Amino acid sequence: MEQRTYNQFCATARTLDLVGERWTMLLIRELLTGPKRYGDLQASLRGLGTGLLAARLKHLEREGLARKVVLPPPARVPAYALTEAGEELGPAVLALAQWGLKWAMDERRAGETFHADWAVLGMRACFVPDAAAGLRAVYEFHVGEDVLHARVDDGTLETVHGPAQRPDATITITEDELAAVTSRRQTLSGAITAGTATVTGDREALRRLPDLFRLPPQSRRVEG
Amino acid sequence: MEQRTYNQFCATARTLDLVGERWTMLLIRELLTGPKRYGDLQASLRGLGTGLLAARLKHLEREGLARKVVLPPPARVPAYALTEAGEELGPAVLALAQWGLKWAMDERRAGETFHADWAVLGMRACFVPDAAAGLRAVYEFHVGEDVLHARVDDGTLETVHGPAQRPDATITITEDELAAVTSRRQTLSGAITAGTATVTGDREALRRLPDLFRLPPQSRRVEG
DNA sequence: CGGCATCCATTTTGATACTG
DNA sequence: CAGTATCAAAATGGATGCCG
Repeated sequence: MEQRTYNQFCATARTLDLVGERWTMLLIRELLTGPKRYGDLQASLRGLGTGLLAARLKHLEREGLARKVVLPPPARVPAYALTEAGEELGPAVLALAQWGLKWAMDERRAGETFHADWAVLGMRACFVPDAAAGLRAVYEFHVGEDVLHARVDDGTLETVHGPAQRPDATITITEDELAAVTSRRQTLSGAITAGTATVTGDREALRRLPDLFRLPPQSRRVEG
Repeated sequence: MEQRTYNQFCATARTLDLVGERWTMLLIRELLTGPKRYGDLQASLRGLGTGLLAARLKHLEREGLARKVVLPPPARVPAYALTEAGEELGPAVLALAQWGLKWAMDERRAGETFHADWAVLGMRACFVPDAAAGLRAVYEFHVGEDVLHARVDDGTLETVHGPAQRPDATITITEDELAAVTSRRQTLSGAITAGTATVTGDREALRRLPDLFRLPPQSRRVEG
């Protein structure tokens, strides 16, 4: 079974030959927030059967976009991580996310799954470097079962799954409320004042948090 | 027959629900260099059957990403163009192209088709705004049968299919030679001095041309 | 738990013939 | 030209089952 290709000498088409198949980009999205175990990938991607997941992972390995790793002690369990080439697909995934935030994120629909990791990618997509000038802070987010953190350092942002070593501030919010923020039904500041999100830690870091991320104005796709 | 969806409340997944199917991104790539006729799309995308092309176009129309237009006189023929939402997928396509230029554009392979339009998209992908500071020039490219032009205006670049009204400079190059530049076997300057590309027009505009575009260093995808 | 193999019902696709 | 209609060949999804 040889691999399907567009057979075009074109950078876009060559890239899509590698990552354009169904689920592949979403697998990369998962790995962009840190290494993940086989089972966790399966759990995150409802509808992707175990057979196809294994095939996709093997494909990504063969093409040098991902690799199998062993998580550092004390975990020592196997997982998948992106290679350098895979990491560099980040901008492409973020560009898709940015477009989606503006043109496709209306109300959460019935049956749609949601994971905190995805919101974290969304944060990367609407991060405003200028608003983070001179700021150095680590935020830890608790969303349902999930913990993740964002490290801001003077115009740069790094968001990773898992807890931080020494967070400056901690934000706790429910999945539903975070989804509401993503679809603009709520703002982060609004959730905090409404009490549906609770924050602790460095006041200065928390004060600047809402400015760090700017969701694009929502637009409707119509005849243009 | 309802549309397949990832069923995820995630900007990336929502976007892929709309444009993640096979051929869709390539259709958008085609339209990013200007409106195209049904037959031209079919000719550019070898392997895409007429049935699927019609279905994809209808899908893009229904979702507000493309629309049917009538080309201005004296043409007056039907064609497809992007809507505002469709145009804004440009950054995502360019991000894919940028990645491909670095990680996937080795030698042109046997059987791969090639169109000047694609190289033009590649130009957008490696345009260096700083190198165009204070420059205002229109370049017209002749590649085989195709004609297209690039309008540079102080840090901005617009590349479109078709001839320019009043080009400052004209570059003529064969498809093969342009492909060689894309895969780094040749440089634009090299092709000019070698005589495989010929240029005419404003000397200053031509002098600055090679600096306007910087191909990223080619990398090999391996275990990282 | 991780991961591959198998079986089978549905969709998608690719290629071509056909029509206004 | 611009599309429809049709049919065969993949690809997908879902359910298990198995093995280290």
